[in-house]
Amino acid sequence: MNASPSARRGREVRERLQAAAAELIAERGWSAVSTRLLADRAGVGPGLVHYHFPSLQALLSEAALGTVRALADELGALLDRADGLDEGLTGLLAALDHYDGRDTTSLLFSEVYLAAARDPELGAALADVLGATRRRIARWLAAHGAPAPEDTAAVLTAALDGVMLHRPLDAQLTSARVAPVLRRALHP
Amino acid sequence: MNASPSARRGREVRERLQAAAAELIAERGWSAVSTRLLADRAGVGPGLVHYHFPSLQALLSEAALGTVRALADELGALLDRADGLDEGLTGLLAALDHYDGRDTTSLLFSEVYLAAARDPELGAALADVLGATRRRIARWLAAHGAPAPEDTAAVLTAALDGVMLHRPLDAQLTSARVAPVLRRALHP
DNA sequence: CTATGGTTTGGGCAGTCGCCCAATGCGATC
DNA sequence: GATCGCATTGGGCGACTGCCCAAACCATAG
Repeated sequence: MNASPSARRGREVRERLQAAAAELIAERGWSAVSTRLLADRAGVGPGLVHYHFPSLQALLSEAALGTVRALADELGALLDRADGLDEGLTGLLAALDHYDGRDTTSLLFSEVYLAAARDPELGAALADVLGATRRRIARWLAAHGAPAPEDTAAVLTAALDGVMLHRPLDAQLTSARVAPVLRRALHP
Repeated sequence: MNASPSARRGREVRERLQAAAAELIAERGWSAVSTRLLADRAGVGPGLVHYHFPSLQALLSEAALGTVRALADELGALLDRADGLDEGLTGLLAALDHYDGRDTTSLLFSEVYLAAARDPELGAALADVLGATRRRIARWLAAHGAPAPEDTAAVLTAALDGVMLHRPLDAQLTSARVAPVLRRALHP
């Protein structure tokens, strides 16, 4: 049963492990996250990692995908609330201004792209999320008269990830400077 | 002297170690490159790594910076040879089509950005290279009448790195689809 | 011939790695 | 009370980690 006390505690530990994994991937880098470090951060014994997850890689992948899906949904919902092209773009970039490129979320995004380039299974899962997000953005672009919605959505998402990748090197790279440039790409 | 046989052999080994480092950073990821793996790939004894370099991190940083500088120079020179805005952009993207996002160069780029977000010294060095490249592109953009050259150059470089980050997940993300979108961002 | 100086080797140090497993804890069920 | 089943612990396995160093190698200088 889901309501069984021990089962629920188990689910909580699973979630704490995933949260710790997301933090540590960003802090140390994907391949520098160890089982003991992970268990320590989650406040559990080292053996629990391999009780709840078949392998360390599986835990990292699951945690990373969860974080990516959450932010993708959030940004997608943000677009649905926007009325015009420029308003949507501004909102999108303003949301990204909350991340400085050194935070858990930004670094985790870059890390999971890299890991996906080396792990086919993770790559397929991440491609699914990315594809869904791009289609969602493409529909929004098409509804507001942007040219070549599919390609524009693809380049827009890549550009946003690229900005987050560059931001730690240039703190000035904020939405105020980025928006006017991308705005031109969205208009015929 | 530089021409001393042993000194020259030493320089060759240094270069072989750097080449091996660039390969392995891309293959395994920055934090999964070990001294023994490195020495093996370079065909030398494990002790040589710490004879030629003060630390493993120093070797990785030096190797990565070398690769980044080389490609940045190459793309900069390519721009200088281009006549118009569109021709330059097309050439830039065509050059990137030679990389599929899973190759040594593309992956190393993403890895070094991530490493630079965690290592201030590497971050400063990489910011120098990135800054120089952006100024070079900005001058070229300004000479050809593009609006807001500085900001456009910043977004353009970020977008190109973002495309390389996404390419392993979507092999269709080639210059043919990217160029028309970015082209709009370069014109008033 | 014997230094000399830089280059190279291979093993050793203390510590960490992923993963495994017998033992234990503990609430639910009978 | 006993028994069951899932969650949890902590130690152990062999392999690997970054870094160090005594010793050997070898072309040149004296």
